[in-house]
Amino acid sequence: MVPTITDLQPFTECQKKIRAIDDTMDILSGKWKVSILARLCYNPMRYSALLKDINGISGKVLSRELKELEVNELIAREVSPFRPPAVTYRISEYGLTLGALTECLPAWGLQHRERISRAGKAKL
Amino acid sequence: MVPTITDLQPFTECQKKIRAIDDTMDILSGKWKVSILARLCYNPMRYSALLKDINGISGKVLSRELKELEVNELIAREVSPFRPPAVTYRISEYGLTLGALTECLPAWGLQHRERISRAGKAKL
DNA sequence: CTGTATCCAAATAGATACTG
DNA sequence: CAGTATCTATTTGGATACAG
Repeated sequence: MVPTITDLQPFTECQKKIRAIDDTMDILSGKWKVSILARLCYNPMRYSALLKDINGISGKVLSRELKELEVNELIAREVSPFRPPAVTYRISEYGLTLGALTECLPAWGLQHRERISRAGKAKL
Repeated sequence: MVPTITDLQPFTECQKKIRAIDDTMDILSGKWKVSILARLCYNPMRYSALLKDINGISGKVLSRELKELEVNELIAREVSPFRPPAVTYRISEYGLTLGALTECLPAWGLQHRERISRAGKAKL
């Protein structure tokens, strides 16, 4: 059911929800963050591997987004002390709490892609 | 458990997931889209109400994001034929299928805000 | 290998004025 | 009221070179 004007719910509840959504989106803001997280959910990756794997990202942007994810403790950065240096990024325990998101985002995307291809209406 | 290098899963599964995530993020890309959708989940709103309610958005950006959401059939636009014109935006049936997302985004944001305030580590 | 610094190009956003 | 057009300011991104 699509809500009507009369379905209006308490303002404060909506406001709290909006703020919480903004909090989440702030942390995930950046074109590639969710994509990086999803990859790291599968397995740890080196900087160079991410750079090669993520189509279209530049080194500058990759290192910035990785740093932001690390500051928020969603991923962990591990440096090997040998030469040449090897840096591995892996999802953190806390990053795994985003699991519900990294499940429902692709779930919706899949059904949307099917819907589009059935309808042939929009470009994807 | 944080995965280790040895937990590597089949490449194709990961790739499919990444693509599906990108599909979803493409449609939700734009600083305010999720916020707009969440509001409309509560009740339909007029253009001017959204403009006043969403802190920091400009008219140009609002109308563009609304148009993109409409093209993807996530919201519906309703024009009253009277003067002065009144345009109401409401969530569509299809937009409601994003419900899982508009639930888990704020859920994570809430617990994150609590975590931050406990730790006092990062700024929110 | 893993970044950072610099420079420049492109995309995005805000303000204002204006139209139907 | 609900936008659009235009201009300008700011942000963002890529490429290259270079450092540790």
